[in-house]
Amino acid sequence: MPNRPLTLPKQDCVDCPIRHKAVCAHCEPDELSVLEEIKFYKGFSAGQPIVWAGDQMEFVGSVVSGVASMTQTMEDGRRQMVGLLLPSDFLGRPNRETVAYDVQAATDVVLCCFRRNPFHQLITTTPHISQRLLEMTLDELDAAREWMLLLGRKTAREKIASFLTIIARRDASLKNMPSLGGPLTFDLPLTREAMADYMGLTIETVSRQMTALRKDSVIELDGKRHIIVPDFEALLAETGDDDDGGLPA
Amino acid sequence: MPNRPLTLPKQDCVDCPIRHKAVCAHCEPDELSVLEEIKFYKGFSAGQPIVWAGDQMEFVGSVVSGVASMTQTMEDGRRQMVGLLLPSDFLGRPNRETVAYDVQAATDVVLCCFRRNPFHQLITTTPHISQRLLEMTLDELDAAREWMLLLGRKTAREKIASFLTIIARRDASLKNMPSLGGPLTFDLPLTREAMADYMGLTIETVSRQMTALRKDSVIELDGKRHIIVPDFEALLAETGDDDDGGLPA
DNA sequence: GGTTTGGATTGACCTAGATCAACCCAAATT
DNA sequence: AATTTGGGTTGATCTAGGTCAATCCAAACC
Repeated sequence: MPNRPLTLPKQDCVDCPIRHKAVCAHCEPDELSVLEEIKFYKGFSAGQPIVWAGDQMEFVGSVVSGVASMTQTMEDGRRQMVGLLLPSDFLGRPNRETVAYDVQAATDVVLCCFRRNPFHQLITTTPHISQRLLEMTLDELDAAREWMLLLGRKTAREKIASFLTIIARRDASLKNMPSLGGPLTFDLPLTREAMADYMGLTIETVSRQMTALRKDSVIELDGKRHIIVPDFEALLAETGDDDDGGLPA
Repeated sequence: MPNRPLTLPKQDCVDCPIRHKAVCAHCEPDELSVLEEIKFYKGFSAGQPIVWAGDQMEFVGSVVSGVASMTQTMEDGRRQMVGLLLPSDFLGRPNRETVAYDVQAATDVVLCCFRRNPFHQLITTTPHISQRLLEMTLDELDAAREWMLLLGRKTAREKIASFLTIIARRDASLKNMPSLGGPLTFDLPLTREAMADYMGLTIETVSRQMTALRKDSVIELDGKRHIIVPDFEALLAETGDDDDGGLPA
């Protein structure tokens, strides 16, 4: 696993997951600058594994740029994605040695990491950070529950539409485009296979429903990855959610 | 919602969710006895709603006895359970005013509650508690991820078998029966409908798969709710999980 | 410039689980 | 004792999405 040399362009500074300046390369350390001493960056290229389920994981960290997926695989090969890590999302459990799921870079990924033990130490002495982590974990739990509704009760078309709105929302918030309503454009960070694993579908069904949405003019496709949504409200109407549904984030 | 008068028998003391003696009726308060002043109990009878999505929720708390479910409902009535609250599970977000899901008592339920604002106050000043809550929330997230695999990739039979092992495990840990291997007996805390909402199935499919498991001697049914598992390993083999899978708890 | 290669699409067909409908059964009601 | 009532079961049929197989297509590689 050859980690690339890493230069972090300024615009890649994201809102720090623990809401602390010291986690970003270009921010000045403040009273918790001890973090600087246990911080390092890791780069992964698209497709590369980040950790395997059962591995020791000697760091925790947050996604600075790129997208990673957490998946669970059954003995016969059936796979289900159980986490999608986008910029500002946190990876790892401070006080657990091994990791429970396979984590893989979906696109090129940059992680801002902290050595696990000192970070855990820090948590126990800094209420600020454990409260922030609790907040983030609760948000993740809410997202997981939306996801469960998608997996358990939505049709294939609704699943695709919901997935697209989730990506669109996160993409927009990354670009600081607060209000979504009109036309809108973004890139899919996942292959059709990864999308299928996200939604509990096959790649064929994903493909068919994508073309169906295209034929019904809900979306336009430019290549395989670039999506144009002429009317976000129209896409929302396909999700099966009541209007304001989904994650606020 | 007529809350019953509440007398809490001693054996119903469960391991406190925040690992703090003051949450149990029969335990002595300790250095954090301030909790006693904001603590109260609530009882709900089977079927009764505890909170509706969107309601103000002025308390947080943990399940002392009984089972409650969290569900999400789509406009057309499709329902998905997204949380199953068993004894020792925690309910509510300290710093969120409204609740995001319908919570309903599946059996008679006793909650040990704390007024939300003072409890939140306490968290911000007591790292002990927020760390414990973080731990619990992370466990809940792991459970949600197992659940996502069940919803997205398992067959109806595997779903039923997995659900039964989850209930069996929790029931056994409640009775302090550490090692599961041989025969085993427990009651289902849910109706067939609630089971269907748990697994993203219809009640008919749940019913059919239960009788299929019975005909294949994986389980025995005594009435509709009482389950006898002659060989727990045989049930595990039906879940699709690799041997040690599922939640450790 | 031809050829791998790997993701993506499309078509034909099949099946697990949904749907619709009848019936069961035990506990509560009168 | 008859009768609701509500959860549960069982059967017949239907269909959304899976499976299998062929083809497409653009980027990477000789």
